[in-house]
Amino acid sequence: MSAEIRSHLTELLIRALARVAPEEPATVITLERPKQARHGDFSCPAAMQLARNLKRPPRDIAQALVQALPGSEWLESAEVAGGGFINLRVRPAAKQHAVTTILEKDHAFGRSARGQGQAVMVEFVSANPTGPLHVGHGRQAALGDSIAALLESQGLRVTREFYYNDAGAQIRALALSVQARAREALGLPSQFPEDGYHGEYIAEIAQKYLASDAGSSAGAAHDLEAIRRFAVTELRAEQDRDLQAFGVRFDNHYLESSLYADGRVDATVAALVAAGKTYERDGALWLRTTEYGDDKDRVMRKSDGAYTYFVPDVAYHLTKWERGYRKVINVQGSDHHSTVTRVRIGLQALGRGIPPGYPDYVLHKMVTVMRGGEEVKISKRAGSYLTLRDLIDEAGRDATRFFLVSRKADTEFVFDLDLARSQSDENPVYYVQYAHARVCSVLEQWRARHPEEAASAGALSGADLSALTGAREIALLARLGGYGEMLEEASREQAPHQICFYLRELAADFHSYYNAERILVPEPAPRRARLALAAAVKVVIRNALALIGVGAPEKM
RNA sequence: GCGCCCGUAGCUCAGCUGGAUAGAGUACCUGGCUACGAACCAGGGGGUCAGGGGUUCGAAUCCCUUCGGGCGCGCCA
Repeated sequence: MSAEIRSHLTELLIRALARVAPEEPATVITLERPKQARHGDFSCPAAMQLARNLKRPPRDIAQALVQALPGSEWLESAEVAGGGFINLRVRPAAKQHAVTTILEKDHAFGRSARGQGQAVMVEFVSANPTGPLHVGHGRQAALGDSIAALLESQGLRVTREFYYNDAGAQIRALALSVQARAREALGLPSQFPEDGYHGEYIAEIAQKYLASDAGSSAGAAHDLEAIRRFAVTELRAEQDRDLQAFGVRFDNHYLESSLYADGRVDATVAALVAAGKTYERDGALWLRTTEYGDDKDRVMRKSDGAYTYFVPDVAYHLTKWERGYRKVINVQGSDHHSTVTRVRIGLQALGRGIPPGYPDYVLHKMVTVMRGGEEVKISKRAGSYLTLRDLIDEAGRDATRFFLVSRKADTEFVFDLDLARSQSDENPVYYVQYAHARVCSVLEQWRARHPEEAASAGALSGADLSALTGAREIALLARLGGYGEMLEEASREQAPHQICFYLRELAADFHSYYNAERILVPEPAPRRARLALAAAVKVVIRNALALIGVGAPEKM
């Protein structure tokens, strides 16, 4: 049950409409997926919308439309229901075809060429190299990577990029913190910076620095630049290790420091000045952001000569535009939402023809972690915080990724660590993986009991599927056929949590079927049909899990 | 004070550009393993969709408003 069926049925109704009410536009014909199975496969509410114009009761119009429907080999039935809905039911044969398609396309099933290879950049995580990745970065990594995978599945060419704020005051605070710890370790007088980083990892980095080639030379504890370089390298490497363990890879890392080195920051400032969007006041350089609806103008260059953070941000986003990305999605914590308008305004003020809504943002709320019924307090200043690594170590990569991507981005997230780490029926990720493992197990049994059949080419992909007519089989077929629509919508909405909900429903349909019916029946024809159905379930579960970076184990 | 986001079952959450009797999971209750994996299934109770008003044939969904919560409002990032 695919997009073709949907558009076919829409076409049938449009033709019916042309006979019943030729003056009405075809756009009133829309199809929706009823929540309840007894309302059919598709439902059309057009008659209720037409009632006013046509001055006829909606049920009459619906009845007329049904009678005017052209014949179709895919359409099983069309009936008027409720206040004027037209409920359409699709013939089993049309639904059964999904299995054939799935087995043919295999890993490629669900992929669409709709995006036509358009280049899109997804920027996410972008943590400052001042400490390990925490739980919030984990949510962002899970979200960003899945959004990127979704866009890829729709035929876009995706670049995953990580932006390092490796210049500026925070990095200086990092270097000073490490230096202070290094001096302490050497028994030298030290003063810990006021805005320093207190985590234990700072002392560990100081120890490593002192043990390194650069750090063992005389006066190493004075060399702040060497300390900075060492600390940033260490922390980047650690972040990379954690992301790798999380199954997240980036195509590109972009360094803020390179924007200064390339002169792009200065060039951006010069361009804004040349565009007449700036003025000097109180020894600072201001951008007229109020011209673009901001509530006050913003400082670009402070009176001490340093740029505020949003200048390199604008320079950075200009490179995205110049690198040819007309579609850019930034995944960020909602605590940074004030930067959204400023970056956009900065790009506008350049007068380069960049659209006002550029770039796109997916903002996510914070994560609170519950352990033993209590909130795990996270405080970066105090240096006590739960890292992404802790989460992966405790709950495993699969559960962590599944959990973190399973909620809408803009809802507060309560991560129940006890639930995520429980290897029991309470854990939703195992529910889905279990369905996959069950199919694998059945297929293995089949190969053991019917080796000749299993060895013959096309035993499943060429199976006669006409036996798949039971209510649970029809429900499964419909679910499988809806995969493509789900992906399209999840991609359009940049909402990968929909994958999790789909997976749960698919697994539920399969478990229900599995418990009610036997797959390995003695008669070859229904056996092959049911095995083909099960194999299709396996393919779709595995493909969908791959999009959210979760494995599909054959045994558990 | 201003801006953005949120408020749905005891708890955690879905609910698509407005559609039918608001759905899952979990918890609680009842049943199902000598049948391909019980990490499973079948069934049951559980709701003022925060409150109020409006638009509409139809509102959890859109608009206004009140209340409650989060985040932001810097010559920090």
